[in-house]
Amino acid sequence: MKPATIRDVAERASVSVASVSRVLTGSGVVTEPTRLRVLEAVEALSYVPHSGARSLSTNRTDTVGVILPDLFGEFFSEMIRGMDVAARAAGLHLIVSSSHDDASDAAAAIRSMRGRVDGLIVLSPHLDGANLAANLAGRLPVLLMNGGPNEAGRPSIVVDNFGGARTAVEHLLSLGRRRIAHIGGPSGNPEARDRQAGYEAAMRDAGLAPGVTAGDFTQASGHRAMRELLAEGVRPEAVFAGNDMMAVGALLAMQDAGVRVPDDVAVAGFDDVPIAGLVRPALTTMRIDIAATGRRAVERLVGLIAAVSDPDRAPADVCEIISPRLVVRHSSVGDAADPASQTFST
Amino acid sequence: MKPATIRDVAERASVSVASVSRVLTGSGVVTEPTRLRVLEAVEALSYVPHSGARSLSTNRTDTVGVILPDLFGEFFSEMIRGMDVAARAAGLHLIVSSSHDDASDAAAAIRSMRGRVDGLIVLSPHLDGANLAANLAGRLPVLLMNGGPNEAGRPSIVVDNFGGARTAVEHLLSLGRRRIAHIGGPSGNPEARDRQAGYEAAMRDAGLAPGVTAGDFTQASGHRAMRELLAEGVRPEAVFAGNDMMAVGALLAMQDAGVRVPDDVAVAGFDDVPIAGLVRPALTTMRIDIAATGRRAVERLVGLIAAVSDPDRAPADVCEIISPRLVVRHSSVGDAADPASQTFST
DNA sequence: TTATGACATGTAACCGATTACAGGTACCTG
DNA sequence: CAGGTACCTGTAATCGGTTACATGTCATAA
Repeated sequence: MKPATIRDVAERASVSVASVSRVLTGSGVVTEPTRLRVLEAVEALSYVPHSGARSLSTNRTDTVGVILPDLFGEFFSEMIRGMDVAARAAGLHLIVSSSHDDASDAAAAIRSMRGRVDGLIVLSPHLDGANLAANLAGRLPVLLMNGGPNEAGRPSIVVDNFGGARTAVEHLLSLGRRRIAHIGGPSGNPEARDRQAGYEAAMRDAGLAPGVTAGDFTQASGHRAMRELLAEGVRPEAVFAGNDMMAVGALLAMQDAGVRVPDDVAVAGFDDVPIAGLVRPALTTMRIDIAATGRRAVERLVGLIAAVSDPDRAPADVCEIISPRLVVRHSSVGDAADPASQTFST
Repeated sequence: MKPATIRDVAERASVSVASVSRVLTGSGVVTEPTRLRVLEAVEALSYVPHSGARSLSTNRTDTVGVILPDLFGEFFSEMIRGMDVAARAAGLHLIVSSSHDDASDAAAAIRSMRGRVDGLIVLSPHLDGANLAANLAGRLPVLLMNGGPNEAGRPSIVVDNFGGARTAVEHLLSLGRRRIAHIGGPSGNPEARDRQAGYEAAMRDAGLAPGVTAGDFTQASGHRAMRELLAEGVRPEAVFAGNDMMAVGALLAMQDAGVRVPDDVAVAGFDDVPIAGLVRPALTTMRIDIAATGRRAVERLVGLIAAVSDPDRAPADVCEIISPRLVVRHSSVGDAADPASQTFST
């Protein structure tokens, strides 16, 4: 049995297709009796409008796309949760595309989405402005969240990675630690670059020499980097890792090596992923409210989409900056940490 | 400037729309010169077929939907990663809908997807067969992964929760532990129910009395449940938690209480989420290869979709069972664990 | 009583693809 | 050289909605 069409509904309700459409879209006026007859027929035939046909005449898809990089962990599932909530509130669907290792991969994902979404949120760090421009058709609204430089002045949401890193390092400095090492993120990643720059700035301002060991944002790379640091002649007094996963790796490496945290080495990370509060000692880190950021992203994209048809009220704020907040836990201050920020509340 | 249509392309390439369509869809034959002219025009106009129009005439959307429950953690992001890989390989897009707290919520999500997807993967445990039947239009292929009973005999992928739980408990028994407590998942969750049943069966087979403390799959609930267990008169010799997150909570509760794991109490979880290998002691658990399961799900759904237009080759296997594998780590056997299964490889 | 709105409803054009079928061309064969 | 064949290409119907505009109805006012 083929699915019912609007004409079937019209026939059953003894009205025209126009009235059915008016009832279903909420546009135009219909009398209450007609409305009820239409709804009854819709119910009886379990009619669902053909979204393709609708998008053909309205030129809208009620769908937004999200381009994610190839990353593990809870960060992106949290982000999607937030986006989903906002999308549903706005009556939008979410198409996701993840696992993009490089720019061409991500560009292909964008191309394949053209025409099936009303707007795009790009989190993949592999895409720069030039790449985007080349792969976007016409006036598709795009919200950038890839942390990269934003020459084109596109609407974006960025985390203050530089300032956050600086805050984290200053916290470690305030504890009296001088030899502070940094475990950096993947080369080429803009967020990793900014966090490293923040670290270096804070160190230089304190008259100290920065020292960076390479990592790639994975927990394993943090473990490896920490082993290298411990193998060197002088043990650092503190470690600031480019993200929480690497910080966790460093914690475990020290645990395996019998180094005490924070007594011997204080540790701080970045992101405040859920696991940060679950390791022991709990990890001092820079918190980003991930789900809230995802919600905000969709809300802004909705604004951008609305602005396409109504350029008058184009949103004024172009680049929005999220400032991470320092969360002090045991990994930097030991038992002196505020118990409320430890782990979770039971 | 409006986006180019197939007619614009046809005009520029001096061919008919039919030829353009033939080139783009790969159906039918065209001479090489025409093909090149069309491709040149497509490129020049940066033409993208209107997906809605296409779906209107082909009655396909090249999109599959995924209904997720409201769960935190890495489990679902891993699952989506796997699905995304398989979907892209099959030329499909992925619409996700998460954060469904109850059946009506999830049912609404399903209804809103009707007409915009070619098939559906349902992971939300709040939907049973009756619910599904009521909310599905016509012959939309559905793959169930909600772990529930499957009266309707719908195609599904289920984890052997009963057998897995039994294996985990038998492992603890083999270590000589007798008083083994269980921290159960949320009531009403089919997977939690089966895991508890597996635990109870293993205990009874060993002539032991089962004892269940309630949890809800969150790490906090595991912490709470463990505190309750420790507060009781007789401390258990081992704890089998309904999932890894609760096991991690239990680990931390014991660490906070000065109880040694596994010396005093051995611990086992279920799922093998990435964090399981990162806590100390590393967690013994039942491994499900999450990403691979997601890939497999999409592959099977693709088969179901193909079977709609070609009922002859309807897939024979209806219900597929994933058997979790025991991964022994320090939380149950201490230093006797195989080093290769600890944490991660560096 | 009839003109005049106001308002509910219907008719049909349109959105942009796909594709069955018709038509045209060139080549081959008897 | 006529007729057939094979193959490429174009025309136009079709998918299922939305919506501008036309039409019909009824109450009100002159």
